[in-house]
Amino acid sequence: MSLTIKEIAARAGVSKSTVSRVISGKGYTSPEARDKVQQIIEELQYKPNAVARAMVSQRTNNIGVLIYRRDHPVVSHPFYGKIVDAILATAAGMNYSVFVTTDHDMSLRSADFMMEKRVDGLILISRLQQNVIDYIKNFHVPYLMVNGSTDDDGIIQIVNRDEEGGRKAAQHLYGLGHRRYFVLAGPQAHRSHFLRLKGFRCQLASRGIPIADESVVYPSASTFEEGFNMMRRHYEHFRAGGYTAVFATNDTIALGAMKVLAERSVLVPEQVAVMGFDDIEFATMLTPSLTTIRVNTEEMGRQAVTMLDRLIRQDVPQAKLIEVEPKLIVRQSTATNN
Amino acid sequence: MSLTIKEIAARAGVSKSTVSRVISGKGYTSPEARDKVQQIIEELQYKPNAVARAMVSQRTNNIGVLIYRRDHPVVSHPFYGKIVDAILATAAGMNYSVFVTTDHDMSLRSADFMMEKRVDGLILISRLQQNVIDYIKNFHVPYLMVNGSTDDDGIIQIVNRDEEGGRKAAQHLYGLGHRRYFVLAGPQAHRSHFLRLKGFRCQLASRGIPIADESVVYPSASTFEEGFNMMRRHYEHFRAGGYTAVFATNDTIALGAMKVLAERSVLVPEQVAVMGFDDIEFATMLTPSLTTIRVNTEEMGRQAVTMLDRLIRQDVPQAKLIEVEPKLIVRQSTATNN
DNA sequence: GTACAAGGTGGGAACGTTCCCACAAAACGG
DNA sequence: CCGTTTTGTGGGAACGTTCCCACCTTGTAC
Repeated sequence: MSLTIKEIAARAGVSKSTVSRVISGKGYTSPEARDKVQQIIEELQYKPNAVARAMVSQRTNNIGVLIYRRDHPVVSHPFYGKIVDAILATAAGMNYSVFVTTDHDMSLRSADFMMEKRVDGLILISRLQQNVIDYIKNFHVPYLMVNGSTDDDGIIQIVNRDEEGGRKAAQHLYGLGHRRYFVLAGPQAHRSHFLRLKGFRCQLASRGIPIADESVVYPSASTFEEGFNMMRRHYEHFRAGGYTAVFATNDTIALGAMKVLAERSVLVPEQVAVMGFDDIEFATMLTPSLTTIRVNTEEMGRQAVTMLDRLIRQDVPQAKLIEVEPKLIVRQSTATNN
Repeated sequence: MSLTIKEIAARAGVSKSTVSRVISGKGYTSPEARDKVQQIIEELQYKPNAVARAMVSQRTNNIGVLIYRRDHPVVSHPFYGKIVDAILATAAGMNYSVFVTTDHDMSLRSADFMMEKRVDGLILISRLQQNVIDYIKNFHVPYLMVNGSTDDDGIIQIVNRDEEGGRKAAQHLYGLGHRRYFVLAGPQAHRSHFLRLKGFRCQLASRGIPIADESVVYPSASTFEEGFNMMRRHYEHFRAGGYTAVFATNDTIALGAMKVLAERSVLVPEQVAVMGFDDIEFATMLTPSLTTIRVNTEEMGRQAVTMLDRLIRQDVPQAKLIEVEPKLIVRQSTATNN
């Protein structure tokens, strides 16, 4: 069917072993044989069959990215999509191809698939159910988790310093003179939302401003709709509370809240300052643009692939936890004068 | 290393042929042998090796998605990401795994990779350079193009009815009573931007309202920044023109324009109505939310995989062009009363 | 009782590589 | 000039499947 090493060998008048040596550059080959073979390969556009290679080397040079999300399509997700992009870019540079799979029904189907395809390693994104993790553990594939959430230590994780980010957000608002804070905190079962809230609270507490429980509401999902709904539901309470700043544990929730404020003609930032977290692309597009804590998704993706590659190559003892530093991005939604 | 059919055979006291028959369900097997083998497979969590299977069947059950974009990370792209999501979902349902690759430098690297991995088929997204297409043609892999732009007929394409969409946009604005239209038209080398503008113009022309050349500006890329810059640059001209409606050939450009309007305190929709095209997720989130023409990305992704599968299975004579219907989505940016 | 189909099984080639090994010729050191 | 290294080559096993084929046992029809 498709061109093989044997065919190349025949045309060059050498054995397949010689062709193999030329391609891999290992072992002895005479310059003449080398040139001849290379010329024919070029001429016929021969591409080595990675399947056959994988067969003998027991390495596919493929990695799998597994994302489970119930509430959102995944690749186009404004935050997770960025991580996937970074993974793709890094992986390509390291000669890995990437299988991307999403599962909405929390089944083991995708994981199964990846095992059958004999990926060299697996990157798990977001909160995987423990049963999926346990399942994956059963096989011998290296894997790690990005922006995950699990009690299972022993799993290598790449995370953002969320608590630190929460503190930065608090410090920024505090520095602008705000003293009454209203918080929309996404699902607390998820590590990042939990820590962002925690950091935010701690920082303010250390300034002598504890945040009362009544000042925090909990959207049940980290989505625009939930941010919108929760802000609407608590709007009267919010209005009455004399709050001058709103912090949401991610940008989409913040956007939902801002939509409600716009609806009620509350001026941002003049009457209320708003901050999000993540720095999704939309944050710059709306008016006022959103002040936020940028998660270094680029770095997270790069680290994920780099670490996974090490695991695959059985390199070095690994750090169990890799943390990347978030960064305050000041935009219009917390501007003071203009 | 990893569990093989041979091992299963040994444990079940049968030959590997029998195990193979049990797994595939083809050929004769006694109930006893079947039960025994199945039980052992279950017990040991044996997963057939897809690499070995591919070796003999000459089918990998993998497909590749190739996206070339110079100006934007790709998977997280608010529009293309949605297409990828739909592809992923459909492919999973048809037992295909999906390699996703992005190339920023227009090289042939990704294409090469996919060929080596022996994907069963290829989905090309957006405008591929002709040299990439020619290169791919050299191999025998089935492929098709989604939302592409090429003069090369003979390529199977899945596209949105962009001209129709342009007409729908025009009709909507016309119906609201607008008569002076300002247009931001993305790169005219790209089929979709070209047709959207064309449809918009034609529809209005048929109503006796030709759009003057001076009413159309051309962002050099279909991005927020370019929309923003072009609107800014032509703002005085725009103001002086008495325009009451703005149409942009995609949402991100429209968003850029709206940002400028917000900056100048021009009220949308009260003073100026704005329409975009695509219906990216963010269109609902900003205030005012954006009226747009929704592209059925879901359907495009599904069609792409379904068609590709047919090509792979050498099914039926194919339609060369599959068009999906866009839909007007009315939101706040063109609302009349409130 | 013979023939022949149906049910059930296992052996082995093939898929396209890599890599080990055997071998041969040339180069080189004493 | 002989042994040993260096350079170069090709054959063949192995990787884990599928699938063809040969074979063996029953059952059944005549």
